[in-house]
Amino acid sequence: MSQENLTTENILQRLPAPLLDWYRANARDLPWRRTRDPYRIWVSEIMLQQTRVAAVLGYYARFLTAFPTVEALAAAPEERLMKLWEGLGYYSRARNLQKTARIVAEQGGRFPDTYAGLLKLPGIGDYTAGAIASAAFGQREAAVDGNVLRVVMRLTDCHDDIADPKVKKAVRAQVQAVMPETAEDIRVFNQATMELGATVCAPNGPPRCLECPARDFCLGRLRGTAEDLPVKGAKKPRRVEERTVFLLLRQGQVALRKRPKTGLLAGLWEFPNAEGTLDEAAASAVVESWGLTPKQWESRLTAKHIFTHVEWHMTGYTLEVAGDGPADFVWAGAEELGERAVPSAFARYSEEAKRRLGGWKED
DNA sequence: AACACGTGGAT
DNA sequence: TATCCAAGTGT
Repeated sequence: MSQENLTTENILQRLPAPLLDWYRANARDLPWRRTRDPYRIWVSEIMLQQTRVAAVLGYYARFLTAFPTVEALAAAPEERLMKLWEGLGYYSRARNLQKTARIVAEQGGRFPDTYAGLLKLPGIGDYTAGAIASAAFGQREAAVDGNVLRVVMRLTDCHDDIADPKVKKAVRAQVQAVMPETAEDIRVFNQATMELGATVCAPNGPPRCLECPARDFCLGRLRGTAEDLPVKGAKKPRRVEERTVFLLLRQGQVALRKRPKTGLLAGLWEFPNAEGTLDEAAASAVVESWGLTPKQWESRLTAKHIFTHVEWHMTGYTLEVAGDGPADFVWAGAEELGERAVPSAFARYSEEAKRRLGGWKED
């Protein structure tokens, strides 16, 4: 077929046959591909949202050991749930996971087996509903994630902005139209399209077109545009926030407090901190405003943490204090600190706190 | 529609 | 060091 005769429709129509063959020979062996249990597939899909496979694997195994069933997850204490999610990011995923677990447990532990039914559940959007409906139930539903978007835009040499919801919707319709018909081929097709995007038609750098089962009819490759696709709108610059973090030590304990229920790192534990980069005098005033008496200033520790949309520049003070502080302060020993979910943003301070508490002995 | 929402690996 | 951005969803 000449390049001029390749249209979006017939390019995508040519995809399934070679893609399925390629996948059957080249698929990675991933734990969630070894099951059709909707619970296990669902947990994997939530963890994989905006998160790399390599980062998920360990969390996935630990999570399923802790919560082998949807009922166990529904009944989990918040602290245990968040501790298991600690470091994985996007923590509302874990809270929505439990909300959905409770809904499903109320229905006798049965997940909805349709795209529309799944879509109603908290944390399950367009992509995830399609992924679960197909992988767990063999339903003929497209699952269009970032991988699929990239594959389709390159195959069809389409320069539309993939951040535009209209473009995503159109791609979903195009993919839906060429999906195979049997349950087994449907499962493989969705997995295979994502696998191709993750391993061959990959982001960051040139695609490995020589290994691609679609190389003969990929318009992006034939026209040399593949590496520049997909087109994505410019992202907003991050704002910078200055914080002063306090490692308040008191007889083998360190002060922690719970973050607000909404917003960044909602409901996770943090070391008390204040806005701004404070010098020792200003920091001392903050400590006293908490009703604490600074006894000995020990060290200063700076750290930077970059989130997607904000950047924290932190200055930390470690100090021995006397007093209890505000009512929402919790004084944690080494063991208790290890049981609380403290986000990676505070990693340098968590490490320092563990060092200080680890060697501490009563008397 | 546009923005909030984490983290860490790759380049 | 800087930038990208990943198996997206909720508001």
